[in-house]
Amino acid sequence: MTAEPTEPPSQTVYRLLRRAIIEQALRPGARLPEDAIGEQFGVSRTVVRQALGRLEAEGLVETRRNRGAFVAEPTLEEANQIFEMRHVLEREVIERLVKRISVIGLDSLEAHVVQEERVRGKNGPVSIRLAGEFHTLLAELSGNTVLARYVAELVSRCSLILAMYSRKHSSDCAVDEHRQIIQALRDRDPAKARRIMDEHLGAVAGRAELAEEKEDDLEAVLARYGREMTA
Amino acid sequence: MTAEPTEPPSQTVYRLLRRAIIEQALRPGARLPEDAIGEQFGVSRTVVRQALGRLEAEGLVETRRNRGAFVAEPTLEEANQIFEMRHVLEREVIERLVKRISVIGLDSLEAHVVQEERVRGKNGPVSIRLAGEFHTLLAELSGNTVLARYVAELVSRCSLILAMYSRKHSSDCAVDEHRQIIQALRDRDPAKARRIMDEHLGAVAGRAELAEEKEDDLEAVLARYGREMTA
DNA sequence: TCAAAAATTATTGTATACGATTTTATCATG
DNA sequence: CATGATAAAATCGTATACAATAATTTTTGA
Repeated sequence: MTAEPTEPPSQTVYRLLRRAIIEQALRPGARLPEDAIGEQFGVSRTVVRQALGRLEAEGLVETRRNRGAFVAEPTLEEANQIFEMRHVLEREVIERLVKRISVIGLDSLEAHVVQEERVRGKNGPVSIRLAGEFHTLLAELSGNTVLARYVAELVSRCSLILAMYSRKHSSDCAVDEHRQIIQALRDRDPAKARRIMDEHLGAVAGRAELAEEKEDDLEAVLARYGREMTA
Repeated sequence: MTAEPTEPPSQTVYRLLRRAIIEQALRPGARLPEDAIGEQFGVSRTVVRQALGRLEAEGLVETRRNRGAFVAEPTLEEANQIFEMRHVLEREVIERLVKRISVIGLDSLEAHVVQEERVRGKNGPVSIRLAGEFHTLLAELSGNTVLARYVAELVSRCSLILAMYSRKHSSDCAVDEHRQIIQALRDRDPAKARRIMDEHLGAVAGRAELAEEKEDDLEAVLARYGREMTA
C-alpha cells in the first residue's frame, strides 16, 4: 500500500477558509484573527498565518499592518477589473476548447452539471461554489495550468464581488447556461460558444447592485468548517 | 512630515531574492536554505519563510516537503504554457494601449528605453531585468492591475525559462524592438502594434535551447544582494 | 569488499514566548 | 459634557526552541 502523504495543516486551513469565503459564510470585511482561527482548528498561529498569506496573495484576504487579516472588500473599480480579466481569460478558454476538447472532457462537464442540478435550490452555499467550479473545470480542460490557475483565482474573487454588490446569488439560471455552453462545445461552433459565454458572464456581472451588510458569527462558521480538520 | 511606513523585512527579503533569481544570480535548481538566507540578511527563519512562500506562489520557487526551497526548474511543457499565456496577455495589453494610452504613458515608456540603452552591453543582469520591466510597465499602463500583476508574474517566470533553456540572454536586440512597439503605439496602429509584439515575443521564445548547468555560490550572491538589507 | 542497518547530521515544520503596535477604555481637566 | 491624556487590553510581528523528517555517514556482518 502506498503511504499517502498527508496534507500539511496549513493547506487544510487554507482550503477551509477559502471555501468559507467563497460560499459567503465569511463575508467581505469580516475579521480573521489568527488566534481565534488557530484555536478553532487546533493549530498554532504559525500555520494560520501561512494560510492567510496565501489567501492574501490570491486577493481573497487583505491584511493591514499590525491590524490583522480581513476578508477582502474589492472596490467597484477592482470589481470591474476582475470581471474584465475573467472575461478575457474565459474567452480564451472557450476558444481553445472549441478546437480541441475531448469526449472525456465533455463527459466530465456533463457530470458536473448533473451535480449542479442535484443541489439546485436546495443548498445556497454549495450551489454557489459548484457554479464557480464549472468555470474552473472548463479552464482546467484547456490544458494550460497557468490559465487554469488564473481563472480559478478570478472566479473565486467574483464570489466575493457578488457577495458585496448583489442582493442574491441566484444561480438557478446558471445551470441552463452551463448546459448551453457544453452544447456549443459539442457542436464545435466557435461563434455560438463565444456568444453564449459572453452572455453568461454578462449575466453574472449584471447582478452587481448594492447589498446590505450582515454580521458574521465567526465562531459558528469556523466550528462548521473546522469539523473536517479536527475529525 | 509624513512618517514613512518602513517596509516589512519579509518584503525586503522577498524583493531581493526575487531580483537575484530574475537576474539569474540564483539559477534554476539552486537550493535556498532558510537559515543560510536568514543569517545573511540578519533576520530569522520566520521572515525568510514568508518570503519563500510568496515566491512559491508566484512560481519562482518550488518547495519539496521537508526538503526545502529551490529556485524553480520549469519543464519544457510548463515553459510553453507560460509563454503562451504571456503572449495572450501581452496581446491584450497592446490592444488596450493602442486605444487609450496617454502622452504621459508614452513618455514613461521612452524614459524606460533610454535607461535600457544606457546599460546596453555593460551589465548583463541589470539589462535582463530592465528588458522584463519594460513589459511590466506596458501592462501597468493598461490600467488594469490584475492584468499587470499576471504579466509581471509571467515575465519573471520567463527569465527563469531563459536561464534554463537559452545559451545567452542577448537582450541587445530587445531595445530596438521596444522602440518599435512605442512607435506603433504612438501611431495608434493596432495591426502594426500587434504584429511587432508577436514578433518580439516570438524572438524571446525562440531563444529556447538547452544550456549547461552552472553551480552558484549562494553566500557570495546573498552577500551581494543583502547589502541593501543590512545597510 | 559490499550491502544493509544503525547512528549521526542537517534541515524543515510547528509551537511558543516576548516585544511592538494599535485599539479601546478610563479618567482627569477645562 | 466634551476632550484630550493616560492606562489597559488585544492583537500582531518576529525570534527562538524543539520535534519531525530526510539525507548522510558510519558501522557491522557476511
